[in-house]
Amino acid sequence: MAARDYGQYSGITRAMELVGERWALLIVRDLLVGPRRYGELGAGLPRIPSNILAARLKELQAAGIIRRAPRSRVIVYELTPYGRELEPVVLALGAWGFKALDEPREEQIITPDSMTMDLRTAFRPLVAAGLPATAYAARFGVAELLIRVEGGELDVSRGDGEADLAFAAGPDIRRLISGQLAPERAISTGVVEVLRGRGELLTRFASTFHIAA
Amino acid sequence: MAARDYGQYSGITRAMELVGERWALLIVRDLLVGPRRYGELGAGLPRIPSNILAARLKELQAAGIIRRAPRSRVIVYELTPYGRELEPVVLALGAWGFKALDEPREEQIITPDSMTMDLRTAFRPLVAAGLPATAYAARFGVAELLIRVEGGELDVSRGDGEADLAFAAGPDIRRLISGQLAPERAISTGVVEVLRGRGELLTRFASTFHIAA
DNA sequence: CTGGATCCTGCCCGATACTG
DNA sequence: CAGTATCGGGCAGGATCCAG
Repeated sequence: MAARDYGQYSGITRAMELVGERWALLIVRDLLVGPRRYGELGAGLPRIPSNILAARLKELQAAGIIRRAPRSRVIVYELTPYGRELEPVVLALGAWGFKALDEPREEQIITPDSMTMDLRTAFRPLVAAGLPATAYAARFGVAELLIRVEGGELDVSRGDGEADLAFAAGPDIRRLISGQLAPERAISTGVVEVLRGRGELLTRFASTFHIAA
Repeated sequence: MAARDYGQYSGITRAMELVGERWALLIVRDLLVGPRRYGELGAGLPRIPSNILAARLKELQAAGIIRRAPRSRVIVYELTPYGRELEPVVLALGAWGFKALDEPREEQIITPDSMTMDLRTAFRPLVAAGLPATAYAARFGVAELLIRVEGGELDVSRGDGEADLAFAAGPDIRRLISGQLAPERAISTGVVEVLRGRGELLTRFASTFHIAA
């Protein structure tokens, strides 16, 4: 399990030894959404080699970050309490990296779990607390998410459902979240396509989910 | 400069592409303390191959995270504003990794910059704001630091100086910071050796710098 | 079919030597 | 002091194979 060490005795080097190798933090990110099976993890991490996934899972397990849990005849991987403490790290990295996003490359996809964590990154609880409960059904590429905001709490689940506003959007949704694109213009330019419900609720969405550029 | 990408369009994957490679975040960590020359960075990162350091510096520069700055005939590397925004990430990683520290391995060292960032990680501004201004001169291995706390602000600089308390400590200092070791016992067991000043100020130090286990 | 393990290939990392 | 050049080894990456 021991990744090559950095020859230094410090908190950050220790962290890098535990989760610093390629793919490790992305596995943690997906597990922050919920327990996942081996195949689900592989599907959520495009083109991760199967042996690398297996190796990372073993290392993360040996480090006490994740554990294997039998769930009714199938095995799922889930975070330990210590692994769950990585959430601030993942959110901070996500917020920082979000600002460096530009046009997506051809092969880049959006997965439900990655989008869920991006939404958690951009979520502003204090703003949300002052708004009425709202449910959004959003489709980003192939990822369909049901987003419920209520009383400063955020809940994101996969799939469709009853919502005050249903919309589909491409990667340019990031410009809405960063404030570079006004909600009305997002709709009029086709960046966001309203499928059902009240389109003006997109303004509420944009104030609830925001990362300053 | 493009690190191998992850085939995914999300904030976290973007961050991993920019600073996810080995050594990158440690370079950022040291530059968070202050601008550093090439040789200083190499000295602060034990056993980093010279070519890897050169490659990382170029990549970080291309990503807009650091810049080369000529300073009176010598070249130093410093963070750009965007690079400085990585501070929350580094602190979060440091706090998380700190809890996983155990006994140091033989070859592990403590550098002034790594210790400075560890102290920043453990610093509790709210607690410090309620305490009188205090200066500590601390020696951790070969790293000598002058730690000044005043009005909820922390300032760490290299070298010795006038201080209310001067002490030397080994890696077991982490047990003081995590609260597993009482200040009096730290002194009586020799984990912390008081060199000058009032030993009872170590209690104040322990309440100012704390990471819960 | 899911959950892996086992090859091979190639590239990046690591160590050292070398240069302006 | 600030890098570049070179080379060997070890992970990463992709495909294939095996077990329940």
